[in-house]
Amino acid sequence: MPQNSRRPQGRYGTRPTMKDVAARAGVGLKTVSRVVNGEPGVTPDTERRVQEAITALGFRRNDSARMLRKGRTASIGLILEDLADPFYAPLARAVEEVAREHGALLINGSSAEDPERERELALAFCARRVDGLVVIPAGADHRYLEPEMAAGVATVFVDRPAGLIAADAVLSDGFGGAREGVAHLIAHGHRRIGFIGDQPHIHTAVERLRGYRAAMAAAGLPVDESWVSLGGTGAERVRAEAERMLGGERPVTALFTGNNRVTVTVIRVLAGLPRRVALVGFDDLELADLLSPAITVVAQDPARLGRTAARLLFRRLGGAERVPRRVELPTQLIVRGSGELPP
Amino acid sequence: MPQNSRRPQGRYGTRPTMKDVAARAGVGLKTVSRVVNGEPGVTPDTERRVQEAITALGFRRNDSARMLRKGRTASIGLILEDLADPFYAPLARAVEEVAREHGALLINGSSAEDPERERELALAFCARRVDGLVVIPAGADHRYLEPEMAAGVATVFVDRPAGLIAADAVLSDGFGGAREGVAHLIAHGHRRIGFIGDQPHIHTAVERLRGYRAAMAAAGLPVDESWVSLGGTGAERVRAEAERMLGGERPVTALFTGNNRVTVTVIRVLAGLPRRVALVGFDDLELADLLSPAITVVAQDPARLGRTAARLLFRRLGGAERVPRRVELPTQLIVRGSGELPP
DNA sequence: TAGGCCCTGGACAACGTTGTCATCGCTAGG
DNA sequence: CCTAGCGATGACAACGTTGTCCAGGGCCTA
Repeated sequence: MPQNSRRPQGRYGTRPTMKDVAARAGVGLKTVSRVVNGEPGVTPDTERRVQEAITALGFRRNDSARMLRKGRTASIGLILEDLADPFYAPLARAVEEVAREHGALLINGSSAEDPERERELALAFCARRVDGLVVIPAGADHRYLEPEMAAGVATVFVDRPAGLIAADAVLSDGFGGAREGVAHLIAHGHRRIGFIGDQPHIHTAVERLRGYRAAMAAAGLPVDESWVSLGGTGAERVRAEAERMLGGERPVTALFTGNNRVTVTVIRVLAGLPRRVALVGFDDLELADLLSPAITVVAQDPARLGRTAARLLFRRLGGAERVPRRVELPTQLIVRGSGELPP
Repeated sequence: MPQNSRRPQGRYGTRPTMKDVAARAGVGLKTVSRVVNGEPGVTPDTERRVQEAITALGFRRNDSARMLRKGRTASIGLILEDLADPFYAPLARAVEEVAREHGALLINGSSAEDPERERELALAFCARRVDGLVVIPAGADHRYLEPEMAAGVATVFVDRPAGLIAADAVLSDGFGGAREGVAHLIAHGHRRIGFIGDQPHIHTAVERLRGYRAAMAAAGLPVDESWVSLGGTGAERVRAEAERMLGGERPVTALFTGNNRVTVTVIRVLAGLPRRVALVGFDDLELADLLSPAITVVAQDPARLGRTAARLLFRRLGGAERVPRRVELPTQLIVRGSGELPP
């Protein structure tokens, strides 16, 4: 289809190009490019003519063409489990903010904790030639990313490390945080402490459980395996497990919950009980301080995780950083009351 | 720079192209394109050879080039105030989900309630030739989008209507919701009810205030202007205003809060008071049911807002929908206790 | 006044892909 | 046995931009 009849004004689907602007302004193509990109070497008068043509035609540079030509897209991809999760949302926002500082846009996708979907998203982002990738992994095998990383896609893993490849990772100290949280319960006299966490193939779940065991061991306390439960964070399962641990002949007197979703469900279970049960949760919650008892938590700083990861990514893009780095951020025990209840 | 020395394997920054794959497989360029896109007309044997070359070289199609050629980018842009806000995060997730169903990726940006930043983001997205735009407006004048929309960028506004242009909008019934919430307080005997809302240039703030006034008027109650406060949702201002309304000679006996952030701050203020003050908030909160008193709210469904907007966008892209539509979704009064406190 | 230099502007190729169209080798029908 | 027709394949242009390079004109200097 010959393009003789290019519409000057925005007919649906047909946009003016630099060629059109050049024709209208009576200058060459490259001169328009110069004006659009603020390059030097254009007289004020010519520039004015070009600007007029641009506004008259409603021209806007086609970044697809620009990206093709320049090889960089000024965009980074973010893959996380669920954009709507109150833990990940601030992380995403922080990544966006750093991207913005570097003039990059953010493309994001939710993996819904499905490795295949993570893979699809990551590869789709790579096909778009994102400059970098921030990944909160759902899968355990990231070898599929090796060719992409070798081709120059800066990749940083957050919250959980990459599987089977060497790559940057920014993590929270789940082990230390959980140990501290459980130690807090022990310090207040608890001996029978339950642990309800996320699925066992998830790195953070395992780390936090390890922290729980370490705290118990350090206090010389035995762990009955019926006190430990890893699995989905759906409300039904968590509720059932909590009720199981709190029932029976020798119920636990305190619970440590492995992430925000588990904590919320357990709070609801405890609210329905006549007696008070001690609780420390991993991840902070909005309004946690206003509940009674106020909820003691081991808090991560999701925004800081995101910020750190994004900065690392851009440093790597800038050419600094050679070997993969592993950054571990501290957690903070926020004492509010729920962990201080007597056994 | 001549490109004689193209590296076959992923040397940093240089990726194989279809041309390389074609050369390696001993076929023509277009045949590779056919295989990559699953087009018919390729013998199984040829296809196998091409596939082998693709994996051997680690080829991945460059979507920048594809987008340039095809004119569609299979991506939509989302502009909201703050990705980390618990109200907007589920909305974003819903938009992403619908985009995914249509094979599109989501680019998003936070305007931080700054009209200029909203504009920059929107135009940057348009330069990338997003197929469509979902906007939660920060500004009051969207005429800058007219050329883009005329050129075919499907645009849907959410939560607040567009300013000075005709465009699709998906809104919650802020007027009706606020009226119902305030009526609930009135039904429980309150006569002196305060209203603390967002800034007066924000459409939702005005609508909700209108609902407040309508409910008061319907009950024949006068409104003392000292009971009404619109402004930033920062904790300091909200706290000061709440304390002002609750102090003095004739304090209000109930408060209606205009959005989730205001509600959270007011809950904190009320928690510090000896007496109980009735409260109904606009927007639901996680854990609102576990506070004492549990918080009665006028709930929107942010995921539904996002889903509705995104679907409308794709319908428009599909060519259906001609004239701008305005969809208004109902709110739901969730009675939990805080609104039932006696005056 | 002539020669050379700098500044502005434009022609052209290239980025990697897809759509169009031509070509080639075969097979089936006449 | 010849040819129309069909399926497989590839050559080529075009998408809209930017980098390279060259041309022309004005100005400064000798």
